[in-house]
Order: sequence, then structure tokens, then C-alpha cells
Amino acid sequence: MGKVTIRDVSRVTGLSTYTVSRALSGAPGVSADSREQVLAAAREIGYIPNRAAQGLRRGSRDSIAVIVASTANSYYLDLMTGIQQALRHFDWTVIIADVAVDGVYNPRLEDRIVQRLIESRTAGVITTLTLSPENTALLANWDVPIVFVDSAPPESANFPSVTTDNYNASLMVGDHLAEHGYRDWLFLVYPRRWTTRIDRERGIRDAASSHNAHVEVLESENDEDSAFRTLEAYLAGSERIPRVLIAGNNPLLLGALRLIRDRGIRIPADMAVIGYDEFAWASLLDPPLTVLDEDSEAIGRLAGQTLAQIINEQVEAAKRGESQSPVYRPEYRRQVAGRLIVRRSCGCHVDNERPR
Amino acid sequence: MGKVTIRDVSRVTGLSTYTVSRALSGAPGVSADSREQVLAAAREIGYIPNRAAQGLRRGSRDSIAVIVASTANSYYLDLMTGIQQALRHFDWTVIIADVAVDGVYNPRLEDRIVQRLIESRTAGVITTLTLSPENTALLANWDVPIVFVDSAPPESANFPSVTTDNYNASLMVGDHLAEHGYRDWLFLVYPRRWTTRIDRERGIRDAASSHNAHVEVLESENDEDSAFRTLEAYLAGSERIPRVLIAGNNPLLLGALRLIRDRGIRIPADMAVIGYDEFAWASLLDPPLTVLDEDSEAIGRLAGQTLAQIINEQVEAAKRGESQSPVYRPEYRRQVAGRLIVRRSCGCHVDNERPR
DNA sequence: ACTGGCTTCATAAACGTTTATGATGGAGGT
DNA sequence: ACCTCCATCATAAACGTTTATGAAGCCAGT
Repeated sequence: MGKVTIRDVSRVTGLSTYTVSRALSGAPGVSADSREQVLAAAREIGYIPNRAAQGLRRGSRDSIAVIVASTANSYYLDLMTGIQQALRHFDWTVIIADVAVDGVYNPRLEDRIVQRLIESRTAGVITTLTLSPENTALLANWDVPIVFVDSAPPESANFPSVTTDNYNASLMVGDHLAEHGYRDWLFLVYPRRWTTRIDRERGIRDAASSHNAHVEVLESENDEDSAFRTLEAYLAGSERIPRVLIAGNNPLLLGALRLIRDRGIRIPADMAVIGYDEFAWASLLDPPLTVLDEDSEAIGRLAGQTLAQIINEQVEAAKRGESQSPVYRPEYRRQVAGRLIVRRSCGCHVDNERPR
Repeated sequence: MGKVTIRDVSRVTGLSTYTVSRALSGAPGVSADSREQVLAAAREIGYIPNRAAQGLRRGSRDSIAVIVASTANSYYLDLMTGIQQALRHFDWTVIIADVAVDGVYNPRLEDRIVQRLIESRTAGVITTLTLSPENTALLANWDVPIVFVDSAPPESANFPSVTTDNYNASLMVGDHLAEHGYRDWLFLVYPRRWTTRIDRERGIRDAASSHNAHVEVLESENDEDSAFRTLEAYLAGSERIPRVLIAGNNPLLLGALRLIRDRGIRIPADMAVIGYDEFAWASLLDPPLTVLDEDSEAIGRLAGQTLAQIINEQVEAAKRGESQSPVYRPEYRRQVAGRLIVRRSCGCHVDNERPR
């Protein structure tokens, strides 16, 4: 077995490779008789087409890449299921490309991976981070459509993007905190490379100033340990602890909670805590965590849908002999609303029913 | 740009495609002069090789697949980082293939995916579940090496496998519970398709019988909601609650904890709880969870290493014109020890230091 | 001056498909 | 009897690489 080619099928049936090919692909021009013969023979000798040869001959691109940094954030799992859902009925292979080594973003790896994606003539890319200008240009040159999720596309072209409405989400967070009367906030946040940072921060700042609250922004690397250490250093240099801690995402929240537990700080009595991104265990923590839910599954679904649409339009255009470049419509830029899941870590006394 | 082939480089430099090819790949037989010329021209016109054509011509296989069901379990993330670590310095693309749709395992999807893997001439497979006999046979026929992780390989060939030593792990769990004097255990567990179930159950049963404890095995589908409902139904049909709940893995634990909270059952006073698989939030739950840690990162690393070794030996053999079939040595079957992380949900009063 | 060997390169065939082009034969019309 | 048309198929070229084969040029050794 193995290494069975279309020519073997041709030999066995006595039909030409042309007929075999058409029969296997279900194309017209083959008599029902021959077709049956071919299918039987193919099954018999265990023929399985060689995708590289197919792709080469018919210039087709058959996989889609999701570029991701630091998969440790469980938010990516939901995003993935959304993407898979949207793409399920198409025949693409979706591959996930991690540009982080041991959890930290690596620009050289980004270069290598983009190179690799082009080498394998990837049909389209969904990226969760703002790629380098060189790499976006490279992908554009090779007519590879890009959809940005929860990350800002470069200004240049009007790339499609689907993100949480982070600005309004942050306003919701800020408003809720203000309702509790808290006026002293600490926003623990990841670097600007993850561009959601920008709108989130802006929202928090605007909410603070409109409620006469003070907000301190504390930047940490995008992982648990950095968050722990950054917050530790901050608290060591400050005489009092802030009334509220807003954690920019899950890994940071995790690091912060570790420190809070070590320090014996009580939530929400000493310090209220609120996080971005819902996660499975949030309601089981002590106290249950108030959290801004991103609906990353919906984001993934939307991203998958728009990418599929763009690619399909692209191949249609190519069939008509028109330009290969993807066309990006303005309506491909979408924002999905977040929602605040109120539990107890903010100071509320909700007894949340189990949803669903 | 785009669509630049090796022939364009050839045309620009005035050298033959032979020379260009050798120059680009760094092979000997090209003068330093020509080589430089080629590299310059290639960079100039933005040439990027077509992987499909390369793969076709030199029968090479350049990607490795990790087959997975229900990625919702965060254990897969650690596994992945382990695999990536082991494979980082090789030039394979590792793709992850999910055979679950909306979180539930789908046999037809398994078939489609295996088919697809063969079509793209995947170099090797790491699978986290026992594939169907047909699919294992298919992969074997096409000389695709398979490494099983945390899942039982079929008896037939001596497939490589790396798993937790689940039997001894379960003994540890059982012994610890017995030390607390608990004699009435409930083991909430997923179906046998995930074959770790078998050793885990055997260990728990043996531990129980050697300590004169009673153990009830309660099977649930492998997701949170099923666990919730299964446990709910069980408790409804029973007059008293068991002294101990052992959760077979994380999703089941999550479902169980939800129900426990809804019922107002106190841990560990009313019922002790112990889970399989460490996870980030385990120490922050109320109470902190005692858990059997699998070290899935090490498992991934080992799996990646052995797969790499097998493939490399395979291509060596092929170069010498020998058989293409992968050779599986007995020492490729490995078990890695689990360890018990004792916190409070079992009834201990440990004050765990933050590790690392 | 001739041979042999080495280096550097070009030519063309191959990898496994798809498909443009055209051949064949039979049915149907006049 | 001839022509046309259509369905069915075969032949061969293409996709973008790598590589087997061998040619050309040069140098050294005789």
C-alpha cells in the first residue's frame, strides 16, 4: 500500500488518467459505467489523492491559518471553536500558528511563520495580533487576505477586523465601579502590542474622569508571573493599596490573584477586583469574579465568516480573470458588544443563578 | 508581486533553474559568484518557494498533526507547548486536528480528518485518543508513524505511547483518601473511548479494595454539562451523599463543582473532592483543590521527541533504499509519573506555598 | 598534444495531478 | 450514402520544483 497514484488506477481500469481524474472529482464527461469502474478500482487499491500535486496543478490554496501569541490564554479556545464553526462547511484545513516561544512573543518567529505560510500558499489568515508592517505587506503582496481579530489592523489598507467594542466595554466596567463609589482604581494591563490595550485603557480613563475617579495604569508583560511581580513591586512602592484592581486579561488576573492571596488582601472588602474575559472557573472562585465577558466565540465565528467570504469572492474574481487581490469592504470591520457579568468580587451581593 | 517562480529568478540572473535551485538550497556545485547573484535576485524580485512543488518533487512530508478531541480541556494547551518545544528545532509545521464538533467527539469527522492527513502526506501523527482500527490501519498503510499520548494504542503493533502512569496515580489518590479515613467514594468518570479511564478506574478500585473502601463508578459524557446532570441524577436517586468525590478530569470536575455549589454541599466537611489534572485556577478555588498533576507538558515533550526520532530514522532508512515503514522500538512506550498536589479540598489543612 | 579529472553549469525528465485539445465512434438527419 | 453533432475518451502539456545526465571549460599530469 501507499504510493498509489492516479496512474495506478488508470492502469487497473484500462482508462486514461483523464477519465479517472474526472470520475473521481465527479466532473461530467464520463459515462456512468466508467465512473463506477473507477470508483471501485480506486477503493480497491486504496488510492488517496496527493494534495500537493492537486494544489500545484490547480493553483488552489487549501488551508487557513490562525496566528496567535501565547495560547496559554484560554480565550483562544473559544475563539477557535467560533472559527471552526464558521469554517466547518468549507473544505479548508485550519492550522493554528503560534508566534510565541514558551509563552512570550517572538518577532523572529513571526517572520519565519509568515514566510512559511506563504510557502505553503495559505488561502487566508486570521491574526489575533497586529503583525509587523513587513509581514502584512508581504502577505498583501501575495494576495493573502487577512482578518484581524481583537487587534488593530494597520491604518494603510482598510483591512477587515472584528473586535470587542473595547471602549464601551471599559466604560461599562468603569461605570459599574463608580456606582460602588470607588474612586481609586488600578488598571493592570499588558503591553500595547496587543492593541486591544488601547481602547480598553481609553475607556477606563474616560470613565474615570467622568466619575471623578483616579486611575493608575500599571503595565506588565502578558503573562502570569510578570503580573505577579509587577503588582508586587507596585504595592511595595506604595503606602496604601488601591480600592479597585482591574485586570486587563486572564493571565494578568491570575498573577494578581496569586499575589492578593499571598498578601492576605480580602476581596472585595480591602480591594475590589474585576477582570476582562470570562472563563470557566470564574464563578467558582472565592469570591466569584465579576468579569467583562468578550464572547470570543462570536468573534471567532464572525472572523471565520468574513474570511471565508473574502476568499470566495477572490476565487470568483480569479475565475473571471480579474485581479487576484482580495477586496476589503468597509462593512467587514465589525465590533461585537461585551457584557458585564456581575458576581461578587466587585462588591455586589448577587447570587448568580447558573446560566443555561 | 506574487506568483514569482524559480524560472523568474533563472531569467533575471541568466542562470539555469538548476543553478538557482542549488544556490537557494545551499547545496554544492555552484560557484560563490553565481550563488550571490541568485540570492540577490531572489530577494530583489521577492521569490518565495512553492512548498507544494517542493514536496511533490522530493516526496517530502513536512507537517505533523496532533489529533485531539474537545480542546476545551486546558490540559491540551500544556500538551501542545510540550510538543512544540520538542519539535521547535525541526522544520515541521505542527497542525492541530480537532475531531470534535462543538465539543463532542465525532467519528465521521475522525474519518475525514485522517483522510485529509493522508492527502496532505503528513509526516507523522500524535493522537490523544485511540483512533478507530480502520484509521490506524490506514495511517499504517501509508507509513505514517503514530504516537499515542494518554490513550491506549491498539494491541496489534507495538505503537509508541506516552502516558501518565495512571494506575499508580490512582493508587496515590486512593491511598491519600484512605489516610483521611474516607471509605465511601464516588468516581465520576468519562467514557472508555478515552482509554486513560481504564487504568485510572483500575487503580481506584484496587486502592479501594486494599483499604476496605467502597467505590461507586459513575460514567458521564466528557463535558461539563453532562457531568452536572449525571451527578445531579445520581444524587437524586441516592439517600445520602458519598464522602468523597473523585473527578476523572477537569471538565467533569467543573460540572461537579457547579452542582456542589448549587446544592450548598460543603467541601470538604460534607464531601471531600479530588480531581485529575492540575490547572491554573486550582489553588484559587474555595477551598483550594487537591489534584493529581499529570505533567502534560513533559508528556508532550516526550511524544514530540519520539515522533521526531521515528520520522528521522524513517527518512534515513528511505535514503538507504530500505523499507518505508516506521520502526517502533519497545522503548518508545513510556509512562511518566503523576504527582499528587495536596491542598485543602481533600480535608488536609495545608498552607501551600506558591511554587516556583 | 593528449588524457583524465575537476568544477560549474545547462538540459530535460520527473513528481502526481488537472485540463486543453483533439480523436473516435455512433446516433440522427437529410 | 453522406454530413453533423454529441458523448466519451486518450494524449500530452502544464503546474513549480529537484535532480540525473552529461557538456563545456580549465588545469595538471604524462
